[in-house]
Amino acid sequence: MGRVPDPVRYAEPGSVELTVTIKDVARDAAVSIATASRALNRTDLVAPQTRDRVREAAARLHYTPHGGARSLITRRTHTIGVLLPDLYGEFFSEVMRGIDQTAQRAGFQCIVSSARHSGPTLEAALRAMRGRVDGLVLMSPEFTRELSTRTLPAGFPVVLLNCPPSETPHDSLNIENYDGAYSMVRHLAGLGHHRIAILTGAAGNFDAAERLRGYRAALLDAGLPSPAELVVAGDFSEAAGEAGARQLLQLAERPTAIFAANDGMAIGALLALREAGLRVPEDIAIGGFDDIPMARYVDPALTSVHVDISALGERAVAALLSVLGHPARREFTRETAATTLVVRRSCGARKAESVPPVRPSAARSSPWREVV
Amino acid sequence: MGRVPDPVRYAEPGSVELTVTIKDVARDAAVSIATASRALNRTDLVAPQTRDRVREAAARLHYTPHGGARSLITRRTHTIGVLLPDLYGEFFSEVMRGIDQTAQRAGFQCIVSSARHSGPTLEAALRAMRGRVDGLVLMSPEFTRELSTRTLPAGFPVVLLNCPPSETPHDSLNIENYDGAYSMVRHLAGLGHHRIAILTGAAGNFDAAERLRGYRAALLDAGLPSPAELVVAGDFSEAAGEAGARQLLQLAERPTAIFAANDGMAIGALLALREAGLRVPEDIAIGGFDDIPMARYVDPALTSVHVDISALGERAVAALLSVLGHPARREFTRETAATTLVVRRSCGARKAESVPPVRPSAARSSPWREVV
DNA sequence: CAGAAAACTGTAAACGTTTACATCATCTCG
DNA sequence: CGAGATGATGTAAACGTTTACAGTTTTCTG
Repeated sequence: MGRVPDPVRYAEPGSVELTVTIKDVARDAAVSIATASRALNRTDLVAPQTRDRVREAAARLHYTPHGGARSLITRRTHTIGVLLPDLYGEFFSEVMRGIDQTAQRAGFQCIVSSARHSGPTLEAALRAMRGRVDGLVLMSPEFTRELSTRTLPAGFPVVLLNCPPSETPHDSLNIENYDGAYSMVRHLAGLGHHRIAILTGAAGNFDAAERLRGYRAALLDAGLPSPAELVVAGDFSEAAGEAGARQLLQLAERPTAIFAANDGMAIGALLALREAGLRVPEDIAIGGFDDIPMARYVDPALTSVHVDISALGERAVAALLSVLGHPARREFTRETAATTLVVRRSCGARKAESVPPVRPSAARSSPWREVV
Repeated sequence: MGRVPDPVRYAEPGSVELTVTIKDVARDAAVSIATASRALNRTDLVAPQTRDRVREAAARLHYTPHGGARSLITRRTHTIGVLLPDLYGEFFSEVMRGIDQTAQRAGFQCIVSSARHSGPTLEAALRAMRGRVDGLVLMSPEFTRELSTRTLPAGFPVVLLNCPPSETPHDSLNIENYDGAYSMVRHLAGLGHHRIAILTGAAGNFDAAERLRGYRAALLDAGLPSPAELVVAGDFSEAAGEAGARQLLQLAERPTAIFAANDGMAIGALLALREAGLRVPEDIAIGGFDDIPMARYVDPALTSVHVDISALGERAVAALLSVLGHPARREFTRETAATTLVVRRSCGARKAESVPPVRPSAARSSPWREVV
């Protein structure tokens, strides 16, 4: 086990030579490289017997076409770029899973890059991807239109995920943040809570802002006051949830319910409350947002606003692929992922049951609302 | 908001033209493309005044070099391929975070692809990456040597992450699975438990096998029996943990402690026990493995075998980059990531405290053990 | 059997870069 | 003043593919 391998460089028996090009295959099969190429791709243009000869040679030499070279001429990379604001936590991991899965199914690869995309970093990321990707899935709740037109090449296929809406000429995909938050807070109010606090997402974050807006609207509609002290700033991290909950507990009159703008913060809050010796939901109710897989498993199980997270990634890629298929098409779709309130123990509702969405009006069969 | 954008294709004012090549820049600056290239890269070979002219032109035209074309000639893609068995859960997401972060810091991109890598899929993934990546981080607990030599081009830079050890000529990086599991089970035994069950990882998975081995060894050393009924097969998923725990509860004589081979299963088990009305740790103790971030947050907080997960990704990339730097070097390093038992409430130890590792003998300053 | 069509294959250009080499001024120095 | 050095730039080849076009052979048709 601890043996030091032979430091001499050697090609293992039966192992694969590093740089065998189509030229080698052609030579080996005694044909021109054009024929070799054809034999390997458009199989119908070449005599069956040469085709087999070429293929056999390719297999024997372990030939693998050089993707970079190929895409240089075909102008297709079969790769999509994925720009995420972060990679931490279950939310992004789920989105990424949906993205990768869908891309792979369509024979595409993913180049992923995570960064809080302010102007220069975004531009750098884009530069690095030029010529390597056919299109982009860009998730950036801090994205602005100004940024968009300045850095995205016109006509470059991009799907905006969770970006603030703008008139930017791209497809976009958003979560029903406002409605989701609204229904959660309405639910809490319906349970008799009068002091409902919120742990918000980061300032400048679009999702965060929308959820806050939903919270405010629900309070207003329920006739509840909305004192500033009940709005505490967070950043979507567990730590922020922990800290935020602690802060709320120090209030002279503490809230009876907390709406955390995402599950991560809700879980952090749960910990803080537990450490403070408070029982959830008896002493204080908690609701989250996103319904990450872990929400089911924490104790008490977390009431949350369900979002089909991996489907978000799937849809984004699907939209992108559709653009790639019809590059001329210049109508932009705007999809919104519907949310559902899923009631578990943490909010203290008598029985856990799924509540109908805020506006059951539109009897939609799909959870996706298209606004063209 | 719901407005339908103008379907006519138009270049937005100030927006970026799609395909501006170095040729355009050269023409605009009235120089040859060679000079343009030099002006943009090796700035010293060109007169300052032309350099500025070229750069100004490039900026004005929003020129971005075509990565594919560039790497065709330079034979450098500044991209690494990442093959993961899966993307689900915090473990992979953390690894990925470490990978992406380190790669980005070194100016590298990541192409990620997740798949349970049996022979043909692995080969397909590799084919798709040929000519697009400079090297590979391959995480595949089901990897075999046979697969390696047959599909990996000889001399192609690869770092094996969590792969079964073999004489394959590549750097490799593993978790101290055996020791970690051993120390956990020893700890449980030390707390007085005599019937300690294990929820194992998937069959054929190297990490799973090693952890099972550690479990068995610890039981043996503690003089405890190891009845087959206490070994229940899982697959690292929460659902498996849930199901496994239920199965254990049906035993005539139920275990007093459960060691789950990863935190995901431990968390699933927690849920099952809770639903069965059992208290953790009073009625039954639980320990996990990996110490994913969430371990702190569940209730009771999870005793686990700590692994610096994102560091795993970091180290893998670091190793790969070092290979890329010295392609001729043909000694292969084998690193092992040390683990630490972190005691929290779920195991029922009186006070939560960090226990020394199994073999404190080697007073290592770094948690990384190098076996050359 | 001539001619046309079809089937197959080869030649060469193209994709967007980088870079070895050649060229041509301009300078330096004896 | 001329030779050599220096510095700036251009020409062209190369990277590994695909594919338009042209060429050659075979097959078909009347």
